[in-house]
Amino acid sequence: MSQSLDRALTLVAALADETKTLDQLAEEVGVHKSTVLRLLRTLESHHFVHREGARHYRLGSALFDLANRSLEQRDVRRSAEPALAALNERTGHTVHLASFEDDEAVYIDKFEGHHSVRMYSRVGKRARLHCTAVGKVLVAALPPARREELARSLEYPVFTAGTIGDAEAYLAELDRVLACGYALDATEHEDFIHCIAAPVRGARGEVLAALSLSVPTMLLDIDGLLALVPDLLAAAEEASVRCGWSKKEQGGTSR
Amino acid sequence: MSQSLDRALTLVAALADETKTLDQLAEEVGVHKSTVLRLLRTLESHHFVHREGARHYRLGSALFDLANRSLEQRDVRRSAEPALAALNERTGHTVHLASFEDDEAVYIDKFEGHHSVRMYSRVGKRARLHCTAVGKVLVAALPPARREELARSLEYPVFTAGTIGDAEAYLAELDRVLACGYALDATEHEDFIHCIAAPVRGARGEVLAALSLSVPTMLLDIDGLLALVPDLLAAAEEASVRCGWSKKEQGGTSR
DNA sequence: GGAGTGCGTTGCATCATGTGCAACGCTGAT
DNA sequence: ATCAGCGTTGCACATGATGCAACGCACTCC
Repeated sequence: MSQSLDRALTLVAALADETKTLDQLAEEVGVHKSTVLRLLRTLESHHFVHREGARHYRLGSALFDLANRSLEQRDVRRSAEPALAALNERTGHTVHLASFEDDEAVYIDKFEGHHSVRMYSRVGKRARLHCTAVGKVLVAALPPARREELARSLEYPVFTAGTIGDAEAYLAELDRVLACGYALDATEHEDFIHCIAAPVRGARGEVLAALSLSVPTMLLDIDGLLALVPDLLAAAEEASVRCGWSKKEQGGTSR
Repeated sequence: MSQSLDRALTLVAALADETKTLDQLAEEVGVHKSTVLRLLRTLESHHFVHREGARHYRLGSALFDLANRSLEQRDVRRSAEPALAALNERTGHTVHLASFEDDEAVYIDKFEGHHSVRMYSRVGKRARLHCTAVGKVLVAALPPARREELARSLEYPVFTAGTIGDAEAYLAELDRVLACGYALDATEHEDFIHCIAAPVRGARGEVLAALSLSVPTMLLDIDGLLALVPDLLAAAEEASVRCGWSKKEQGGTSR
């Protein structure tokens, strides 16, 4: 809608991967370099980009500042944090908190596992919906109509032998998730990692986020992972309580 | 330089603290609401802001994504991480890594202390130059002329009884920092926290960042804190080595 | 050491784009 | 049923963003 802003945001995105020069940016975005220069100057004045030496631009400190201020403002994150920390402490494995936004799952918090083999991820990263435990939990929580619509509109890239490849299988899996109260990703995204996830609920029982535990297969086989489900559910419940959820009633499947 | 972009970035900043409605934003930035709406739409299409319900906007996931991708791209941060983690593990106290950017110190990494009394800070937060240990280390590392010019242009708000209040005292303190190889913040910013910091150097001996240890006074008195200096320096050296620094020669004060 | 190359920077003329306005319509409250 | 609050749309205007071409600085290659 706004051309200059659109271009500026594209510039910022282009700088995310590595520092670039003015000419590189101009070519990449397809805009005259004098225009790029002016946009960069404005971005720079707001600390969105930072000039490094004479000819390289990188992202600036405003990004970290805004991102973290915004994360702090998220009630789910703040409320769930102690539960994540405790789960991480108790199990020693990587713990994630993810929320559903714009039809995508986004990691909003993370505690690193204590082992040297670590899963690659980061706060802000978007997670696939069809092959991650958090994705399944979040989509399963949608009203049936939305869930089905979304499932049919997804792409199903295959990453491992276990990856779910089509909407039918995915919808069946979601039913299983609802029935069990937790989701499993049995090396469906990466061969050497499997995860379990459970929903964090708010006052009205609605799902606010998904809490997950990610474990390298070389540390724990599938049975070992499933043995952690009670710990996971306890942590998710603790987080839910802190978000205003009250255990009682809440009849039926959900909603 | 670019009006619309400038306004858009101001909008984003306004959303950092709390979610707001269109009208609130329009008034706050002093722009017609239809204009704000268009800017927000563009921001939304890039996931910079996210619409919550019908009438509230919050910052979106692109911020987290960009911020973290950019942090990962910082070589100092990546290289120094193991040293920070080890120092945090060994001492149990809060460890920060800060870099100098646009005449400000910015926290680029943080490991929380293990105790329940914690210092308030976050990655992306900017630290005062005159009353924090990291600030002193980073300013002390500037070439003398720049250092003096900067010291004279600073404001010196007083936060505690120990806060340095003018440029002369600050410059003297910086000399002390250079001589000792580390900086001390003896409750100069907050009454109940004191910190020590040391420089992390790159291949040519230049200061890339400052590494600090922050401890509540109720846990450790000043002597206890100073007893940690060797640990701090060892960690800073380890981080420096990983950044390409080689210990030998490097005669004189610095440079 | 002088010409050449690469890249950031500037002033300017053009008109596309962003802007404010006023009217509309939805939602929720009285 | 009426009203108020707030987001949304279409439109006409001119402001501000754009591309161009020329400039200048730093660094390199012959």
